[in-house]
Amino acid sequence: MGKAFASPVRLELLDLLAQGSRTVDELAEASGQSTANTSQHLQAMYTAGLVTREREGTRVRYALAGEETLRLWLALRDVSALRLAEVERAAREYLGGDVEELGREELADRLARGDVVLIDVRPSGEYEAGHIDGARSIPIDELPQRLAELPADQEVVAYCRGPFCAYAHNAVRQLQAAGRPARRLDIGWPEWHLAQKHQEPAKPKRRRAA
Amino acid sequence: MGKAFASPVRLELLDLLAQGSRTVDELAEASGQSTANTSQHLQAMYTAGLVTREREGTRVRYALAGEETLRLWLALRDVSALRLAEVERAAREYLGGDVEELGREELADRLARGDVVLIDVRPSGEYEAGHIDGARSIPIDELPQRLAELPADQEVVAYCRGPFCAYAHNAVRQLQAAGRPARRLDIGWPEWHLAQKHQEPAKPKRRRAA
DNA sequence: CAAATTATCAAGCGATCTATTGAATATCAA
DNA sequence: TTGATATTCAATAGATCGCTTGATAATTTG
Repeated sequence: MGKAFASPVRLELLDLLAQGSRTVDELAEASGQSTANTSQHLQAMYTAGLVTREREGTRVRYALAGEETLRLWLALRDVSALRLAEVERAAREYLGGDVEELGREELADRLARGDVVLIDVRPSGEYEAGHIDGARSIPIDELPQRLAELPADQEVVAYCRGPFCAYAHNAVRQLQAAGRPARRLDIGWPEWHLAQKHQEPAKPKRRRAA
Repeated sequence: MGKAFASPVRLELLDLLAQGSRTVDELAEASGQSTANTSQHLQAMYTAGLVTREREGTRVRYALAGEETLRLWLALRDVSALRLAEVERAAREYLGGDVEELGREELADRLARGDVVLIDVRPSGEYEAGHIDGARSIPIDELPQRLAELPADQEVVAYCRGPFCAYAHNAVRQLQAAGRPARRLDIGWPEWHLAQKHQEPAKPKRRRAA
């Protein structure tokens, strides 16, 4: 399993899978690798127990193997950023200057009060695979054309794949350039998802009448 | 950092360091590797940010780089055991049959009530580097000769390096063979240490009068 | 059944990793 | 300074890894 974390390509695949399951083709496309190479790496991760796979007709869909695996990947990523100055530095440079942020709990409060507009600026496929309750999907590419959709009287909060993804940063900059108050959620969908799961574990599925 | 986890030798070194800091020589001895090889692996982990080092006269002492690093290593170990049947199987075979256990909370209660004898069966150096409050050190090698030290009217609890370390299993078997009630703590010193740290974070160092 | 699509397999070459060996360096003690 | 100890460095050979290429297998569609 340790070896599975030893290749940049595999880490990129893991990071993509953190947003939701994908087929080999989609992963190859998204990571810029050949199909064969992608398949090989996925198989390596499969035998390492990091991902699961399942046939869907002519394609094969891979997914992270459970919540612990996602947690492990995020932990590796965060400890790296914490202990390796060069990772921190690279992240800063890639993301550009800081942008106003808010945390998970504050967002939860604001959502409960309903006085915020939450937008998910990831590609729409990732939104469909799972998103924060109450968010609307506006992929970063479409944001310029869709500014008008956003009510002018509320603050806008944008989120994306995670703290090292540039989408939300870009979105906030665009929104602010357009004169709108906007902030960025300091975590992404996977982190939110994990946190919610653990916060309300006492919510058993209620069985509906048949 | 991912690559640092990709070598069995490095994982063994990490596991040793989880018990406390060590010099290159001690690690080479304990892992059965040459000094040069051990040094190289340690340097790899150093540049990966997993360990810190500090000179002590003619020797160099390495240690895990912070609590997050320990947590990450334990997480990798546990997820491996969880997702890879062969790891589980190997562990079972290595440890032999099950032995009666108790958990962290139960031990904490019993310690508070004072009706249990807790023994640390790791090598004495590891005990000195850090141990559970209230434990006495009886390295597994010395247990046969020192059975008489243990009061006969209390249950004995043994712990060691962790859930994949055989010392505590052996100790419990020896004790039970000698007709004494005994159980094994289901975690080791590193896990206990982390758990305690997080449980009572509201205990600031009180400054003593000079 | 044939064609098309998606994924896996197999072979090969260059790059990287691992452990060994022997030399070099740093620190301490005499 | 010299000698002893502990660690690191440098070079090397063998093993493993990573990506490419082209063929093969599994499934769906016509």
